[in-house]
Parts: sequence; structure tokens; C-alpha cells
Amino acid sequence: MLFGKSCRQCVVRDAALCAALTDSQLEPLARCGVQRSLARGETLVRAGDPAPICANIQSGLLKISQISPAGQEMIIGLLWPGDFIGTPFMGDAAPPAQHDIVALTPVSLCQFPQAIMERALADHPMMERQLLRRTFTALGDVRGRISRLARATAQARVAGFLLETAHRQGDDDGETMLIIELPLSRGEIADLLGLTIETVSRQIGKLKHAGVIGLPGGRRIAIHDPDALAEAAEAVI
Amino acid sequence: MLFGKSCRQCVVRDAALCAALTDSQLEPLARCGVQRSLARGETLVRAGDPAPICANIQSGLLKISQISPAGQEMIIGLLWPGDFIGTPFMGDAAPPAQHDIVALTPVSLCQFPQAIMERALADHPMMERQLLRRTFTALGDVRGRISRLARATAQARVAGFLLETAHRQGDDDGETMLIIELPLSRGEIADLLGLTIETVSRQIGKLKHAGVIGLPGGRRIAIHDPDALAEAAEAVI
DNA sequence: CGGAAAGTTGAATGAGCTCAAATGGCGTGG
DNA sequence: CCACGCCATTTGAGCTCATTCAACTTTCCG
Repeated sequence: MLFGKSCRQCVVRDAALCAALTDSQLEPLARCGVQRSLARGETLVRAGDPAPICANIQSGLLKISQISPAGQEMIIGLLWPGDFIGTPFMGDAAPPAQHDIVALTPVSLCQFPQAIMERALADHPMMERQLLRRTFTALGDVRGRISRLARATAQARVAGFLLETAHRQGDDDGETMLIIELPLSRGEIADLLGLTIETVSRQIGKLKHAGVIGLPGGRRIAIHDPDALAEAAEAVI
Repeated sequence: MLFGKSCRQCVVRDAALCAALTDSQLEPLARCGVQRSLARGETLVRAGDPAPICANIQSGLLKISQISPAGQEMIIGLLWPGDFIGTPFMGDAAPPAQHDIVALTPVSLCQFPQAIMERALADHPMMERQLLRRTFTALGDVRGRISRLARATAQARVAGFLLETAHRQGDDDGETMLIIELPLSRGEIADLLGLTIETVSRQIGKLKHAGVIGLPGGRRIAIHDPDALAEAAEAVI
């Protein structure tokens, strides 16, 4: 639970929100957190929901997506363990959810009533500080994604996605995994990168034929040559 | 100045950070803010700067940009009056600046030493709350941009950019200007939208020939048919 | 097995890029 | 006041990369 004792075991990349609190501060809050699980495909937040959920992802992967007027799905971004969902603002200050949030894998998270979240942040400035820092980081991440989407070739988009996935599946020391489990289908990768299924498949095929990666089966990807992959990710039209 | 009396006159779209403070709270802080002006083209922040600047934009327009390894400039985003620059984290918690920030027009802003900013936020939770809210808003904005860059046609990118500029140059009631002063060159628009100069020019030409917009001269744009422009902005491949 | 979904591969089309040249605006200097 | 040069913008022609449409193969589960 976010504020409970078990929160300290949360799989979070940066410092957990609750790490700033002492045990005695945690105690009265512990009852309010709700441990929750999502199955693959389950929707956590639907665009337009008046009171967005506040939650901290413990394990699993979710997508933030948007359906265009034409019915085309666009994946705005991914949410990994340690990421925070929702805005801790109440009442008329709370903007309605702008995007759908759907589990791509089985997900466990700890969810909080928004009012409790609001109160806890007001009572514990260190928590608010942590949340602010995390939000700044997210802003930087998203800005980084923009440059990739705006100008990069299909090759660079795919290579960059593989690298980022390897990085986020690695341990906390920044080590990247050399065999990663792709949590997305080709179609979802396409929606994430602004490409088509066929193009994603072709680019992965190219990387495989070049010996940069291997496809050991299933949705696993073996990264044989991280440097070459990084180089491919830099390519710009 | 950000915390001074004159701060209340800041041209800010959302609530100013300091609006949460009483006059007596403002008093001891007022001396620390530095009113600063930038000429067009002047660089406020350079990528890699160890201690990023904290500032609040009062008037003018800046670009957040990144130079790719190939030397190609990519404009990550724009900063309009009311936007906040920098992260209020000190010491080793402060990440180095990731992007360049350059004035596109004459700019006036109020700048603060980072230590003062940090302290003020710690002392005044309402300020931190405002900053958090503003950052969430910025995150939502940037996520919105992603979908445009990932899949939208050149036509939609250009139309969307014109609409957003009209919107941000409008008054606080959400009214959009029908004659806007484009603060960017064709080249800068191209860098912002991930297109080439020629394509931007062609798309603007198309919109003009369709009667949707007019070019009264200079870098002004008259929006004759806002609805048609909005429709063009929706177009997706 | 067998059917459905996911993924791969191929050929043709088209949007946007590149290269190149023409046009227009604007300040400088004669 | 006009000629000139510089820069931004516009316009044109050919090309490239990603998409589209379509067929085929593989994987996943019942």
C-alpha cells in the first residue's frame, strides 16, 4: 500500500513517495490505501472520468492512450513500475482524465481515494516534494519522446523503443537487460511509435538480419549489439 | 518580480505562484527576485548548465530546443507567458539542464536564485501546490503534442500549430485571436513540427488558397475560417 | 489437430523530403 | 528616390521512405 508498511517494498525507480514519512506518520494513513490488481487489457481510467484515480504502480505495465476521432488509437506513453497515476487535486481543481489508461500486462498498484491523497500531501510536504520531482522527471521524459517522434526514421523509433524497454526492465543501477520481454504486440508498438504494424515488423526484421538483435521466440528480444542499437536509434532523416 | 508586489501583475495564464501568499509573506522575499529582459535570440539556458535557472515568464516567447548529434535543431516546445522555467531542486537533486532555452521575441521574466526558490517553496506549501499543478498541466500539454507529431499529416501539424498560437495569444477567456502575429520563422515552425521549411510553406499556401487563412503581410496570419482550420488540424493519415 | 490471432513478406502508391531556382521584402548606400 | 544585396519565403521536379493492400507463415489456445 502506498502509505502502509508494505509501501517500502514497492518497486519504485526513484524514491517512493512515502519514503519521506516516519512509521508513526504512516500509521494513520495505512488503512486508506487499497492494493489492487489488474488483468491484462483491463481499463483503469477512461478518458472523461470526472475524478481520476490516484495510484502508484508496483509492478506491470500500462499504456496511456487516446482514440482519435477517426477511431485510430494513439499510445501517448507507457507507465512503468514506480510511475504515478493521476493528479492529486480535488473538487473543481481536478481536471477530468484526458486519456485512457489500460493494463498491458498483469498490474499491481496501490490506489488511494483522491481526498486522502490530497490530505496526505498537504500534511506532509516531503511527499509533495517527491511528487513534484517525479512529475518534473516525467515531463523531461515526454519531451525527450517528442524529438524522436517528430523527426526520427522508423528504424530509429524502433531501435529507441527497444533500448528504452531494455533500460526500464534493467535493475536500478541503470544496467540494461540484454534479453527483454516485449510487453507489447507489434500493433501496440506501432501505435506507440506512430508507425504501422508492417513497418515495425520490417524494422525489427532488419535489425535481426543485421545481427544487432535476436528473436529467441515469443515476444522476447535478445540484444546482441547494444552499441549498434544505440547508433540506429540516433538516425534522423 | 515573482514574489514581489509586482508579481501580481505578471501576465500568467493560470494562477501565479505567488498568488497564494499574503503581502506580509511576500515582503521578505521581494528583494530576491530579479527582473530580467532578453533580446530576441538571446540564450537563457544552455543544455548542460549545472544549476538551471528558476524563472517565471511575464511576456514574450521562448523555445526549448535540442541539437541532435547530426546538428539538426529540434524545438521540443514553446514557453509562453505564465510558464515556469527550471526545476526548484538544489544540490545533487538538481538535474542539469537538458535543453537549450532561447528567446524568440523580446522577453521579460522574473528570475530567482535556486536556493531562494527552494526555500520559498518549502516555507509556503501553497506555492508548491501551485507549481505542482502547473507542472501537471504542462505534462498534459506535452502529451497532447505527442499525438500530433506521431501520426498527423503535415497539414494537420501546421493547422494545429496555428490554432494553438491563436489560442495562446488570445485573452484569458479562451477567446482565440483572428489575426495573430507569428513569432517564429518558417524554419522554426518546421523545427517545431518536425517538417521542412518547404513543407511548412506549402501547407500554409494550401490553407491560404483554400480561403481558410490570409497572409496580410509580415508574419501575420488572419484566420478567416476557424472551423475549417480546426477540421484540418484533426486530419490524420 | 484446427481455427483465430499475431507476425512476416511482397508490390504498388503517395506524402513529404531533397535539391534547385524564382520571387518577394527590407534595409543599406549611392 | 532608386539600385543593390541579403535573407526569408515560395514554387517546381524528382526521389525516398513509410504506408496501403494483399498474400502468406507462425504462434497461441481451445
